[in-house]
Amino acid sequence: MAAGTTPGVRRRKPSKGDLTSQAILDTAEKLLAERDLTAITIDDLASGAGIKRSAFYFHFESREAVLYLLAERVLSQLYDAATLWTERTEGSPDDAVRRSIAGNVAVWRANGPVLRAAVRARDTDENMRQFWADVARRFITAVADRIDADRAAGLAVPGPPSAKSLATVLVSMNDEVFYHHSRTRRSPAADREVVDTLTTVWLRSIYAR
Amino acid sequence: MAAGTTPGVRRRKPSKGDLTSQAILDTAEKLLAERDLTAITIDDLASGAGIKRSAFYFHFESREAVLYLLAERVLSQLYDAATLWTERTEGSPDDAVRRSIAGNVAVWRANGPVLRAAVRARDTDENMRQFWADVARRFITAVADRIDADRAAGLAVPGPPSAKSLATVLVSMNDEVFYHHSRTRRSPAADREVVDTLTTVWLRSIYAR
DNA sequence: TTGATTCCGGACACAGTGTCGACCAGAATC
DNA sequence: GATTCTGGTCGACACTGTGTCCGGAATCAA
Repeated sequence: MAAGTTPGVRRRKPSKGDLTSQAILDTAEKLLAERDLTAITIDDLASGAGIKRSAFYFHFESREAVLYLLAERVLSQLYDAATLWTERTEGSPDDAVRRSIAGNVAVWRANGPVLRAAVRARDTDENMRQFWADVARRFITAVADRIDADRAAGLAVPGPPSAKSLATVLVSMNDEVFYHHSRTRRSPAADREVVDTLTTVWLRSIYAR
Repeated sequence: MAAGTTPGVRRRKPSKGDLTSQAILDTAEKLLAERDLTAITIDDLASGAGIKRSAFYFHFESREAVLYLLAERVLSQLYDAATLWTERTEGSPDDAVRRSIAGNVAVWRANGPVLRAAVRARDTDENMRQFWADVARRFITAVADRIDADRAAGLAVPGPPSAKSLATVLVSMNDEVFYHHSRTRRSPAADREVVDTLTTVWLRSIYAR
């Protein structure tokens, strides 16, 4: 997206510092496509942005901070995709679930390296841990609410298992499958099969379809 | 298990080196219970075993090599648990699936730190990657075979999705759930709920139960 | 133009890794 | 009992990467 195109918003032209910060972000995204975050040194990031290593610390306090910014942007897209189902107001669940899952697969395809790095950083970085815990919580409660609503409406089979518990394992399944699938060679056929399979499991588990 | 108790097997008494190797293994297992593998230095392992850092390299070539040995032992237990279902010969699937899942939860409970570290090391260590790819492949084909057999017998609902694809997502779900669940505070009630929920999803997905 | 920020680089101290050769104790051999 | 041999250990070294501190250059606002 080009800068300054949003109508009615006057923004100062990016300062030199903004430019290098962005250059660092770009370098990080590029390098993440080829290797793990832990295998990327501060110097890789700095020299990729045309500055010395010590100057990096003026812009970010760690590699993880860079990743954090990168990940935040992608995450809103994930929410949007999920919302297709959790906030559905009409129509059968089937298509909504499928579209929501397909949307997630698309986002993972487009941003695999960043998302995978962010997931892995969970294990070493406390902020990232919190970040994902939050994400998971939001997803799970949204799904659980949806299940409860559909159970109340007689659409979904009643518990046990509790909506929360069911939501937890289904969301976990998706996360893991998306993660691994995003590492495989691009293939529309494979994408379709993954979406089909996950959709089937969701529908059978929630609606006994 | 105490050494030298197996009847009829004469084994040389452990040499000094065997003892230190074992001490390193023990130290690693102990430390993994409190922090990540990457946060454990070679010196931590060495001094925990009562030797200097440089002597560590006589026994192992890396931290990962230590973990590798630790993980291999635990893995056979995982296989045993899974076998309860995949090689079932009689009776209804329900109990077999449940027992198999419960067995896995138990193994993860008992060896969480080692298993989690081994999973995480997948991202940085090529051997570990291969190791888990192998494990996953074996699990998935075993499950897929079972599904195919039950479909042929008219017990399971026919595809699509293909048995392999279905097996992949279900095994992924279990892995992810086991991983996270093993980090939570021990609780028989929570264990039961996880087992129940996973069992439900498996049975509904495969048998439309 | 000047003064204040903003941004950058050189230098330092430090932590961890991996390797090398010297060495030492105890078992095996003469 | 003296010897060799081998398994195991250690100290020292070179190297990579991190984080900080401070002086100074570039940039921007007035």
